[in-house]
Amino acid sequence: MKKRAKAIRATRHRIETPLLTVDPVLFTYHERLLKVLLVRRSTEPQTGRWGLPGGIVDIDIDADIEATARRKLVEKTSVEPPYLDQLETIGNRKRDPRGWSVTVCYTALIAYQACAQHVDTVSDVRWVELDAALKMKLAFDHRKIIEVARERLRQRALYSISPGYALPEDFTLAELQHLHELLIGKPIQKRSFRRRIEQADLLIDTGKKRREGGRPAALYRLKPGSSEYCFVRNLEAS
Amino acid sequence: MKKRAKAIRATRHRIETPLLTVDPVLFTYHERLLKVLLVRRSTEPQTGRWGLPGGIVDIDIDADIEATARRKLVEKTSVEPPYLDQLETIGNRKRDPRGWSVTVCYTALIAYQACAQHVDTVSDVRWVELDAALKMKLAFDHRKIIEVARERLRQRALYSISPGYALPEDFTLAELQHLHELLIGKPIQKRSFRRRIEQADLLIDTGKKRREGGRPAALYRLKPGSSEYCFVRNLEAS
DNA sequence: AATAGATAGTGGCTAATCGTCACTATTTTG
DNA sequence: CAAAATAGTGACGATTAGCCACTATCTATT
Repeated sequence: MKKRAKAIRATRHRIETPLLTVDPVLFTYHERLLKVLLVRRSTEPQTGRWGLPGGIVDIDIDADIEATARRKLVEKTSVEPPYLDQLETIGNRKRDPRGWSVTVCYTALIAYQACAQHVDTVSDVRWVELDAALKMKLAFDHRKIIEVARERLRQRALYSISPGYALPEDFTLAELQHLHELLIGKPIQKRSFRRRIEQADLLIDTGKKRREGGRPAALYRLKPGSSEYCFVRNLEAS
Repeated sequence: MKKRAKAIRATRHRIETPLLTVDPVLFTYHERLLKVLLVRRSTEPQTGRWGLPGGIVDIDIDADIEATARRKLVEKTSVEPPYLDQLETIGNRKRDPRGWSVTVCYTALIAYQACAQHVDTVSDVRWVELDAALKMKLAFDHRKIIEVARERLRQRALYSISPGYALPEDFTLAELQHLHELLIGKPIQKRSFRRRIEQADLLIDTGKKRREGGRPAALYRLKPGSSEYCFVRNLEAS
């Protein structure tokens, strides 16, 4: 039995397989803006150019592909994101000058504060406002990947509250709504937004309030598993 | 990691990369049943066991991963499916006895008639009723993949008409509805179903009719791009 | 040809939920 | 104390799904 397994493994080496990487698109919400985490490349190819905080799948270290994504995000931010979702896999001959390569892309969300301290201390990792990032000349096909991630997140904003993972643990409904408005690209009726969230019972009222210029706003927290919830009816698309 | 290991990894050709395959889950609708295409494995490992019509990405032949999926489907059915959608990518150390391996999975839909002739002539390719397939002992993690594909298709049935690509080019509304009912797992109100399709203007009335025991039913055809359409409100989930 | 059976397709009501916007509530600031 | 600012609610119309009975058009049988 063991002999056969070894023989199988031996044949496996003859097949030429492409380079395998992961590329997480980590979003956050800070100062009323959507931001994406970019990293300056320190290795060939495309050294010096900014790109996604991805890297090569290491089959000695990583138990599965998602583990690579988590590992890379921890390397750059020092914390694991509470939301990580597979986006798409791109593999072709042209995307990398080294030849045929494959990248498994993820969408990730995290609170700005959760990793601000670490990100602020290093110069090769930066939060970039989303629209600015999309105008930059990024490494490989990373701009395209960010566009797809953004579109996916826009869809989610229409029928779920998973974007909430880009907020701090405690947040106000106004903050959550503004984040959704940024994603959808147009204003949402306050009444519609609050009704659907109340009816779906997805948030915990922490009892705390936040003061900021007017009447204090109630602070909420996401219920575990609330990101899986789908509203039966979508908000109006833009 | 040691310095030497790092140095080795820096050069593209020495990085150990996992085996890369695709696994399309091809569905069809025939005799009022959902069916999935299975093939009997003729090579190691797991020779003789039934599994998905997938295969290894050949970086000399295939321009991208989707091309591999199309190539494999054409090999087994002799035709290209009109609907092919990336599902998920699974990669870990345990799913293949040969070691770390990665598979990029697709959901595909095709009319039964489009490939029946070819499939009928070979003994190692077969349409299997979906629930029966899920009870079989399949190769690798293929049962799990089929389950995920089925769930994705169920979701699509709630808010789109993309399942229609599993039907022949001309079909009746009753057929389309029954297919959706199979996917959702419960009956749909005829009125609700027809209204939403009429309002979204997704079908072309061919003018033809089909006679079958009662009043003849109008035959429709999918408009190009109709699979992208999302209804703002979902049908009731089961 | 009249009628029963079968399947296709529609009318019209109720219920749920979003869009809209004006209204009230609670805080800070001058 | 009034004004400004922000949070939160009430109420009505519009859309669309659920429901189910009704009509329409075919075949088969007598």
